[in-house]
Amino acid sequence: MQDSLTIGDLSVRSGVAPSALRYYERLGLIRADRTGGNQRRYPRAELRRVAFIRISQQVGVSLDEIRAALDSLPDSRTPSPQDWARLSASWRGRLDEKIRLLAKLRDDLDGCIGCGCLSLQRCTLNNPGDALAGEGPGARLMLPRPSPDGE
Amino acid sequence: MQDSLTIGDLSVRSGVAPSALRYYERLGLIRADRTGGNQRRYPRAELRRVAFIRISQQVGVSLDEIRAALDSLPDSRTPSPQDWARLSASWRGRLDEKIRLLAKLRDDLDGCIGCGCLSLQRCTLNNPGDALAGEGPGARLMLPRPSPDGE
DNA sequence: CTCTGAGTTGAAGGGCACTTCAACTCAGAG
DNA sequence: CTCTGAGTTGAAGTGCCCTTCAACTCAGAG
Repeated sequence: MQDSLTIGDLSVRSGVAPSALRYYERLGLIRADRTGGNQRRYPRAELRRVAFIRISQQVGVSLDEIRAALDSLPDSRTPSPQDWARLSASWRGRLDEKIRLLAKLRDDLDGCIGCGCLSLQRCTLNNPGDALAGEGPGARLMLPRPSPDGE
Repeated sequence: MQDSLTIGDLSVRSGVAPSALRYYERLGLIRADRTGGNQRRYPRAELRRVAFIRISQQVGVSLDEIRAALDSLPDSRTPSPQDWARLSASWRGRLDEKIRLLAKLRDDLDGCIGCGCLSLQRCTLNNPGDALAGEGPGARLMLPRPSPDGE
Protein backbone atom coordinates (compact mmCIF):
# COMPACT_ATOMS: atom_id res chain seq x y z
CA MET A 1 0.00 0.00 0.00
CA GLN A 2 1.58 3.21 -1.14
CA ASP A 3 0.45 6.79 -0.99
CA SER A 4 -2.55 6.32 -3.22
CA LEU A 5 -5.66 4.26 -2.75
CA THR A 6 -7.54 2.07 -5.18
CA ILE A 7 -11.25 2.58 -5.42
CA GLY A 8 -11.66 -0.53 -3.29
CA ASP A 9 -9.37 0.89 -0.62
CA LEU A 10 -11.19 4.19 -0.58
CA SER A 11 -14.51 2.40 -0.45
CA VAL A 12 -13.50 0.36 2.59
CA ARG A 13 -11.90 3.28 4.39
CA SER A 14 -14.74 5.66 3.70
CA GLY A 15 -17.63 3.24 3.94
CA VAL A 16 -18.88 4.45 0.59
CA ALA A 17 -19.60 1.94 -2.19
CA PRO A 18 -17.35 2.01 -5.26
CA SER A 19 -20.38 2.73 -7.40
CA ALA A 20 -21.12 5.77 -5.28
CA LEU A 21 -17.54 6.95 -5.54
CA ARG A 22 -17.68 6.72 -9.32
CA TYR A 23 -20.97 8.56 -9.20
CA TYR A 24 -19.43 11.32 -7.08
CA GLU A 25 -16.63 11.58 -9.59
CA ARG A 26 -19.08 11.95 -12.46
CA LEU A 27 -20.70 14.79 -10.56
CA GLY A 28 -17.34 16.39 -9.97
CA LEU A 29 -17.26 15.96 -6.21
CA ILE A 30 -14.06 13.97 -6.13
CA ARG A 31 -11.31 13.28 -8.61
CA ALA A 32 -8.81 10.53 -9.17
CA ASP A 33 -5.51 10.03 -10.87
CA ARG A 34 -5.27 7.16 -13.30
CA THR A 35 -2.73 4.39 -13.65
CA GLY A 36 -1.37 3.42 -17.04
CA GLY A 37 -4.13 0.84 -17.13
CA ASN A 38 -6.82 3.47 -16.53
CA GLN A 39 -7.55 2.49 -12.98
CA ARG A 40 -8.35 5.15 -10.41
CA ARG A 41 -5.78 6.03 -7.80
CA TYR A 42 -6.83 8.35 -5.01
CA PRO A 43 -4.41 10.55 -3.10
CA ARG A 44 -5.07 10.22 0.60
CA ALA A 45 -6.46 13.72 0.67
CA GLU A 46 -9.52 12.47 -1.17
CA LEU A 47 -10.52 10.64 1.97
CA ARG A 48 -11.21 14.02 3.55
CA ARG A 49 -13.35 15.04 0.62
CA VAL A 50 -15.43 11.91 0.93
CA ALA A 51 -15.72 12.43 4.67
CA PHE A 52 -16.89 15.96 4.04
CA ILE A 53 -19.44 14.75 1.50
CA ARG A 54 -20.99 12.22 3.85
CA ILE A 55 -21.09 14.64 6.73
CA SER A 56 -22.66 17.28 4.54
CA GLN A 57 -25.30 14.80 3.48
CA GLN A 58 -26.16 14.23 7.10
CA VAL A 59 -26.59 17.94 7.48
CA GLY A 60 -29.12 17.70 4.67
CA VAL A 61 -27.12 19.32 1.90
CA SER A 62 -27.65 18.10 -1.65
CA LEU A 63 -24.78 16.74 -3.69
CA ASP A 64 -25.10 19.71 -5.96
CA GLU A 65 -24.55 22.14 -3.12
CA ILE A 66 -21.75 20.01 -1.77
CA ARG A 67 -20.11 20.19 -5.15
CA ALA A 68 -20.40 23.95 -5.10
CA ALA A 69 -18.84 24.05 -1.65
CA LEU A 70 -15.99 21.80 -2.72
CA ASP A 71 -15.45 23.94 -5.78
CA SER A 72 -14.63 26.80 -3.45
CA LEU A 73 -11.57 24.95 -2.22
CA PRO A 74 -8.25 26.04 -3.71
CA ASP A 75 -7.27 23.61 -6.40
CA SER A 76 -3.69 24.70 -6.51
CA ARG A 77 -2.83 23.14 -3.16
CA THR A 78 -4.11 20.42 -0.91
CA PRO A 79 -6.83 21.96 1.26
CA SER A 80 -5.62 22.93 4.71
CA PRO A 81 -7.39 22.19 7.98
CA GLN A 82 -8.60 25.78 7.90
CA ASP A 83 -10.13 25.23 4.48
CA TRP A 84 -12.10 22.30 5.78
CA ALA A 85 -13.01 24.20 8.91
CA ARG A 86 -14.41 27.03 6.81
CA LEU A 87 -16.54 24.67 4.73
CA SER A 88 -17.80 22.78 7.72
CA ALA A 89 -18.57 25.99 9.54
CA SER A 90 -20.68 27.06 6.59
CA TRP A 91 -23.11 24.24 7.35
CA ARG A 92 -23.50 25.22 10.97
CA GLY A 93 -26.48 27.47 10.32
CA ARG A 94 -28.34 24.81 8.44
CA LEU A 95 -27.65 22.26 11.10
CA ASP A 96 -28.84 24.60 13.83
CA GLU A 97 -31.98 25.41 11.89
CA LYS A 98 -32.68 21.75 11.29
CA ILE A 99 -32.26 20.94 14.94
CA ARG A 100 -34.39 23.90 15.94
CA LEU A 101 -37.22 22.83 13.64
CA LEU A 102 -37.15 19.27 14.86
CA ALA A 103 -37.08 20.40 18.48
CA LYS A 104 -40.06 22.62 17.79
CA LEU A 105 -41.87 19.76 16.16
CA ARG A 106 -41.15 17.61 19.17
CA ASP A 107 -42.45 20.23 21.55
CA ASP A 108 -45.56 20.80 19.46
CA LEU A 109 -46.11 17.10 19.38
CA ASP A 110 -45.75 16.92 23.14
CA GLY A 111 -48.18 19.74 23.54
CA CYS A 112 -50.71 18.11 21.30
CA ILE A 113 -50.30 14.79 22.99
CA GLY A 114 -50.66 16.51 26.32
CA CYS A 115 -53.80 18.41 25.53
CA GLY A 116 -55.23 15.52 23.61
CA CYS A 117 -56.39 17.66 20.73
CA LEU A 118 -53.92 16.34 18.22
CA SER A 119 -55.87 18.09 15.55
CA LEU A 120 -52.62 19.88 15.04
CA GLN A 121 -54.62 22.52 13.31
CA ARG A 122 -54.64 24.80 16.30
CA CYS A 123 -51.34 23.81 17.83
CA THR A 124 -48.97 23.38 14.99
CA LEU A 125 -50.59 24.20 11.75
CA ASN A 126 -52.20 27.52 12.23
CA ASN A 127 -49.24 28.73 14.18
CA PRO A 128 -46.03 27.45 12.70
CA GLY A 129 -44.36 30.50 14.18
CA ASP A 130 -41.91 30.60 11.33
CA ALA A 131 -43.29 29.57 7.99
CA LEU A 132 -46.89 29.98 6.89
CA ALA A 133 -47.02 33.29 5.12
CA GLY A 134 -50.78 33.05 5.30
CA GLU A 135 -51.51 32.54 1.66
CA GLY A 136 -55.11 31.84 0.76
CA PRO A 137 -57.91 30.96 3.15
CA GLY A 138 -58.08 28.13 5.60
CA ALA A 139 -55.35 26.46 7.54
CA ARG A 140 -52.08 25.42 6.04
CA LEU A 141 -50.02 22.49 7.14
CA MET A 142 -46.60 23.05 8.54
CA LEU A 143 -43.99 22.94 5.84
CA PRO A 144 -44.86 23.26 2.17
CA ARG A 145 -42.66 20.33 1.24
CA PRO A 146 -41.10 17.48 3.16
CA SER A 147 -38.05 17.79 0.88
CA PRO A 148 -36.04 14.59 1.04
CA ASP A 149 -32.67 15.14 2.57
CA GLY A 150 -29.93 13.30 4.43
CA GLU A 151 -30.89 12.53 7.98
CA MET B 1 -69.83 23.91 2.01
CA GLN B 2 -71.31 20.93 3.79
CA ASP B 3 -69.80 18.29 5.98
CA SER B 4 -67.55 16.85 3.31
CA LEU B 5 -64.71 18.39 1.39
CA THR B 6 -63.84 18.19 -2.28
CA ILE B 7 -60.28 17.32 -3.13
CA GLY B 8 -59.70 20.99 -3.84
CA ASP B 9 -61.01 21.95 -0.42
CA LEU B 10 -58.85 19.39 1.30
CA SER B 11 -55.86 20.49 -0.73
CA VAL B 12 -56.26 24.13 0.27
CA ARG B 13 -56.95 23.33 3.90
CA SER B 14 -54.11 20.87 4.24
CA GLY B 15 -51.61 22.54 1.97
CA VAL B 16 -51.14 19.25 0.13
CA ALA B 17 -51.50 19.17 -3.65
CA PRO B 18 -54.48 17.26 -5.10
CA SER B 19 -52.07 15.00 -6.95
CA ALA B 20 -50.41 14.14 -3.65
CA LEU B 21 -53.78 13.44 -2.05
CA ARG B 22 -54.68 11.06 -4.87
CA TYR B 23 -51.28 9.48 -4.47
CA TYR B 24 -51.86 9.02 -0.73
CA GLU B 25 -55.17 7.40 -1.52
CA ARG B 26 -53.54 4.98 -3.94
CA LEU B 27 -51.14 4.02 -1.19
CA GLY B 28 -54.00 3.54 1.23
CA LEU B 29 -53.13 6.39 3.56
CA ILE B 30 -56.39 8.20 3.19
CA ARG B 31 -59.78 7.29 1.79
CA ALA B 32 -62.65 9.18 0.27
CA ASP B 33 -66.31 8.72 -0.34
CA ARG B 34 -67.55 9.23 -3.87
CA THR B 35 -70.38 11.27 -5.26
CA GLY B 36 -72.70 9.82 -7.87
CA GLY B 37 -70.42 11.41 -10.43
CA ASN B 38 -67.38 9.62 -9.00
CA GLN B 39 -65.82 12.65 -7.38
CA ARG B 40 -64.06 12.37 -4.05
CA ARG B 41 -65.73 13.71 -0.95
CA TYR B 42 -63.69 13.76 2.23
CA PRO B 43 -65.23 13.65 5.69
CA ARG B 44 -63.64 16.34 7.85
CA ALA B 45 -61.85 13.68 9.86
CA GLU B 46 -59.57 13.08 6.88
CA LEU B 47 -57.99 16.44 7.55
CA ARG B 48 -56.49 14.95 10.68
CA ARG B 49 -55.09 12.02 8.74
CA VAL B 50 -53.43 14.34 6.29
CA ALA B 51 -52.07 16.43 9.14
CA PHE B 52 -50.68 13.30 10.73
CA ILE B 53 -49.09 12.24 7.46
CA ARG B 54 -47.28 15.53 6.95
CA ILE B 55 -46.11 15.68 10.53
CA SER B 56 -44.88 12.11 10.33
CA GLN B 57 -42.93 12.96 7.20
CA GLN B 58 -41.20 15.73 9.06
CA VAL B 59 -40.22 13.22 11.69
CA GLY B 60 -38.62 11.28 8.86
CA VAL B 61 -41.08 8.42 8.60
CA SER B 62 -41.70 6.89 5.17
CA LEU B 63 -45.17 6.80 3.66
CA ASP B 64 -45.11 3.06 4.00
CA GLU B 65 -44.55 3.22 7.72
CA ILE B 66 -47.12 5.96 8.05
CA ARG B 67 -49.59 3.72 6.29
CA ALA B 68 -48.83 0.95 8.75
CA ALA B 69 -49.37 3.34 11.65
CA LEU B 70 -52.65 4.56 10.22
CA ASP B 71 -53.74 0.98 9.69
CA SER B 72 -53.54 0.52 13.43
CA LEU B 73 -56.35 2.99 13.92
CA PRO B 74 -59.79 1.52 14.54
CA ASP B 75 -61.75 1.59 11.34
CA SER B 76 -65.08 1.07 13.02
CA ARG B 77 -65.16 4.54 14.54
CA THR B 78 -63.66 7.93 13.90
CA PRO B 79 -60.30 8.01 15.67
CA SER B 80 -60.40 9.74 19.03
CA PRO B 81 -57.89 12.32 20.28
CA GLN B 82 -56.34 9.51 22.27
CA ASP B 83 -55.87 7.47 19.14
CA TRP B 84 -53.98 10.29 17.52
CA ALA B 85 -52.03 10.91 20.68
CA ARG B 86 -50.93 7.29 20.73
CA LEU B 87 -49.75 7.41 17.13
CA SER B 88 -47.95 10.68 17.57
CA ALA B 89 -46.33 9.46 20.73
CA SER B 90 -44.99 6.49 18.82
CA TRP B 91 -42.82 8.85 16.77
CA ARG B 92 -41.34 10.53 19.81
CA GLY B 93 -38.43 8.13 20.04
CA ARG B 94 -37.48 8.59 16.42
CA LEU B 95 -37.70 12.33 16.74
CA ASP B 96 -35.52 12.32 19.84
CA GLU B 97 -32.99 10.07 18.17
CA LYS B 98 -32.91 12.27 15.11
CA ILE B 99 -32.36 15.36 17.18
CA ARG B 100 -29.72 13.61 19.23
CA LEU B 101 -27.78 12.54 16.14
CA LEU B 102 -27.91 15.97 14.60
CA ALA B 103 -26.84 17.59 17.86
CA LYS B 104 -23.95 15.16 18.05
CA LEU B 105 -23.00 15.94 14.49
CA ARG B 106 -23.06 19.63 15.32
CA ASP B 107 -20.87 19.12 18.35
CA ASP B 108 -18.46 16.96 16.43
CA LEU B 109 -18.33 19.54 13.73
CA ASP B 110 -17.62 22.23 16.29
CA GLY B 111 -14.91 20.12 17.81
CA CYS B 112 -13.31 19.53 14.46
CA ILE B 113 -13.57 23.16 13.53
CA GLY B 114 -12.15 24.08 16.88
CA CYS B 115 -9.16 21.78 16.76
CA GLY B 116 -8.63 22.46 13.11
CA CYS B 117 -8.08 18.84 12.22
CA LEU B 118 -11.29 18.41 10.32
CA SER B 119 -9.99 15.11 9.14
CA LEU B 120 -13.10 13.85 10.83
CA GLN B 121 -11.38 10.52 10.83
CA ARG B 122 -10.29 10.83 14.42
CA CYS B 123 -13.08 12.98 15.75
CA THR B 124 -16.20 11.71 14.18
CA LEU B 125 -15.52 8.76 12.03
CA ASN B 126 -13.48 6.45 14.11
CA ASN B 127 -15.57 7.22 17.12
CA PRO B 128 -19.17 7.53 16.18
CA GLY B 129 -19.96 6.46 19.71
CA ASP B 130 -23.07 4.74 18.54
CA ALA B 131 -22.83 3.13 15.16
CA LEU B 132 -19.65 1.65 13.71
CA ALA B 133 -19.70 -1.94 14.76
CA GLY B 134 -16.06 -2.09 13.74
CA GLU B 135 -16.40 -4.22 10.69
CA GLY B 136 -13.32 -4.67 8.55
CA PRO B 137 -10.08 -2.77 8.74
CA GLY B 138 -9.58 0.96 8.48
CA ALA B 139 -11.87 3.76 9.39
CA ARG B 140 -15.50 3.85 8.61
CA LEU B 141 -17.49 6.95 7.98
CA MET B 142 -20.28 7.83 10.27
CA LEU B 143 -23.52 6.40 9.07
CA PRO B 144 -23.67 3.62 6.50
CA ARG B 145 -26.32 5.41 4.48
CA PRO B 146 -27.55 8.94 4.30
CA SER B 147 -31.05 7.51 3.82
CA PRO B 148 -33.23 10.22 2.36
CA ASP B 149 -35.96 11.22 4.71
CA GLY B 150 -38.22 14.10 5.54
CA GLU B 151 -36.41 16.89 7.29
C1' DC C 1 2.12 -17.26 -18.67
C1' DT C 2 -2.06 -18.09 -16.31
C1' DC C 3 -5.50 -17.23 -13.28
C1' DT C 4 -8.45 -14.58 -10.44
C1' DG C 5 -10.14 -10.81 -8.03
C1' DA C 6 -10.52 -6.02 -8.68
C1' DG C 7 -11.28 -2.39 -11.88
C1' DT C 8 -13.43 -0.03 -16.24
C1' DT C 9 -17.43 1.83 -19.09
C1' DG C 10 -22.11 3.36 -20.57
C1' DA C 11 -26.67 2.31 -20.15
C1' DA C 12 -30.34 0.91 -17.65
C1' DG C 13 -32.79 0.06 -13.37
C1' DG C 14 -34.58 1.14 -8.59
C1' DG C 15 -36.80 3.42 -4.61
C1' DC C 16 -39.28 7.25 -2.95
C1' DA C 17 -42.55 10.87 -3.27
C1' DC C 18 -44.69 13.04 -6.14
C1' DT C 19 -46.08 15.86 -10.66
C1' DT C 20 -47.57 16.18 -15.31
C1' DC C 21 -50.23 14.96 -19.18
C1' DA C 22 -53.98 13.79 -22.27
C1' DA C 23 -58.41 12.94 -22.65
C1' DC C 24 -61.94 12.86 -20.81
C1' DT C 25 -66.60 13.88 -17.18
C1' DC C 26 -68.94 16.51 -13.40
C1' DA C 27 -71.20 20.37 -10.96
C1' DG C 28 -73.21 24.37 -10.56
C1' DA C 29 -73.79 29.47 -12.07
C1' DG C 30 -76.30 32.07 -15.47
C1' DC D 1 -78.94 24.25 -21.98
C1' DT D 2 -74.40 26.06 -22.02
C1' DC D 3 -70.26 27.15 -20.26
C1' DT D 4 -66.37 26.83 -17.31
C1' DG D 5 -63.67 25.52 -13.57
C1' DA D 6 -62.88 21.50 -10.94
C1' DG D 7 -62.55 16.61 -10.94
C1' DT D 8 -61.38 11.77 -12.99
C1' DT D 9 -58.08 8.12 -14.83
C1' DG D 10 -53.80 5.52 -16.09
C1' DA D 11 -49.45 6.13 -17.77
C1' DA D 12 -45.43 8.42 -18.00
C1' DG D 13 -42.10 11.79 -16.29
C1' DT D 14 -39.11 14.11 -12.55
C1' DG D 15 -35.39 14.70 -9.13
C1' DC D 16 -32.24 12.76 -6.20
C1' DC D 17 -28.95 9.28 -5.08
C1' DC D 18 -27.25 5.65 -6.23
C1' DT D 19 -26.97 0.29 -7.81
C1' DT D 20 -26.82 -3.24 -11.22
C1' DC D 21 -25.45 -5.21 -15.42
C1' DA D 22 -22.84 -6.82 -19.37
C1' DA D 23 -18.80 -6.96 -21.37
C1' DC D 24 -14.88 -6.09 -21.08
C1' DT D 25 -9.30 -5.00 -19.08
C1' DC D 26 -5.78 -4.72 -15.28
C1' DA D 27 -2.62 -6.18 -11.59
C1' DG D 28 -0.30 -9.09 -9.13
C1' DA D 29 0.31 -13.93 -6.94
C1' DG D 30 2.03 -18.45 -8.23
